Amino acid sequence: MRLFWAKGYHATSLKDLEAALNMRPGSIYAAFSSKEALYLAALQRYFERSRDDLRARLEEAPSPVAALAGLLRATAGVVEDEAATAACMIVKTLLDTTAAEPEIADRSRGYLDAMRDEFAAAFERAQAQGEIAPDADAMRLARRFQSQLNALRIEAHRGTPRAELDALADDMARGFEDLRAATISAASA
Amino acid sequence: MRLFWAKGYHATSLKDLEAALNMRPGSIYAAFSSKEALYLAALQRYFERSRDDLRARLEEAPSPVAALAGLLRATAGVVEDEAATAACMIVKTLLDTTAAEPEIADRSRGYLDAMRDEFAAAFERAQAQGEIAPDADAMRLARRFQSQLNALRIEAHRGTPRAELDALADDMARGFEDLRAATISAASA
DNA sequence: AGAGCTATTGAGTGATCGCTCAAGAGCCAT
DNA sequence: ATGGCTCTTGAGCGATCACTCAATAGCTCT
Repeated sequence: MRLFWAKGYHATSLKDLEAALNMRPGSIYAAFSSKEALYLAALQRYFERSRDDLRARLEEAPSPVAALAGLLRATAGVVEDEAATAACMIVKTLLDTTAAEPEIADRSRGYLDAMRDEFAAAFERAQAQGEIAPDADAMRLARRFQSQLNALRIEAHRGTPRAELDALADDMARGFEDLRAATISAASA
Repeated sequence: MRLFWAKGYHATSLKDLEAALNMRPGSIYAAFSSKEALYLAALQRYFERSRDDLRARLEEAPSPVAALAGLLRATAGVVEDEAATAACMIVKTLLDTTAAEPEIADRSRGYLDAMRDEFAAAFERAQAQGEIAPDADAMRLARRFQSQLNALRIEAHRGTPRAELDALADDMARGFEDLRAATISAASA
């Protein structure tokens, strides 16, 4: 997963995979049936981990918006030793996939949609418990949140220094925390 | 350029380039000296067009912030027949480039930096002419703007429907137009 | 027309691609 | 120990990769 994540589908050869998995080609093809299937398995694992990490954050944080804002700020903090795995693997996959691999592209879109739905559900919970205004469009907020998160991680991949990354994450996080403030001020008005 | 943009560096073969350029391998290697050099030439052309388009918008628009907000909204409107060229070629390049092609990665970063500096200069002009608060950090605003623009274009690449894309662009554009409102309200306060 | 030059051609280079499969290793029950 | 089963091995498959170069075509001079 990490190898595919770092190098991408096309740039990763079976030689690379043999070394990373410590398996010979025959074993690889016995366990998985093709390079594409192996990639799809890696992508699925990546998605499940991302989703589970998000859910864990939502459970532990005091509120949905706090969890999401925290995720943005934490993402800036993950200055990986390998910057190649700073960007989201699903986004990398989507941008790298052409018409030659429609299955991979479709799955990528599906995973992104699933993550967006998780975000949307979180915003709906924030509305239900009065953290943000009830008349907002949760799906629209989710799309905005996901876009910002993807952009932040691309910025990290690019090599933007930690301080600037923190500032950017803070700008983004505030954008969502302000929804809370707006609700409060509207309620108190 | 369009072929590399759509398919990416690794997935584009010389066969593809021969067809797209209507040139035989010998001619391609006489004109450019390698696939990598050809890619770099395409990337440079892409950058120059992007930069020139931005400058034209900044000249024509009534103000810097109006130009930048307009760029975001216009980007949502570019629902290409080919969604493969919706995302920024430089971003795609950066995410697709590995340690095997350091020259391409370096150039990508350089172009992104150059675009960010253009954005920063625009925000500085907005400050100079009183459109936004003079104490803001223009470079920080530029980084935020560039991140949002990249994210919006990825969203377009992903296939998000036009209406949702417009809503997202509007959210983003407002984020910058609000800098103006804050200045005005502060001035009028 | 013909010499001199540049630009183009496309068959072919070795290397590497994703992938296969006959042969052998490892393991367990008898 | 031996037969039977699963799993692993790695040489090697055809295809394709980026790339080369001797031969040719096309052009501009006199």
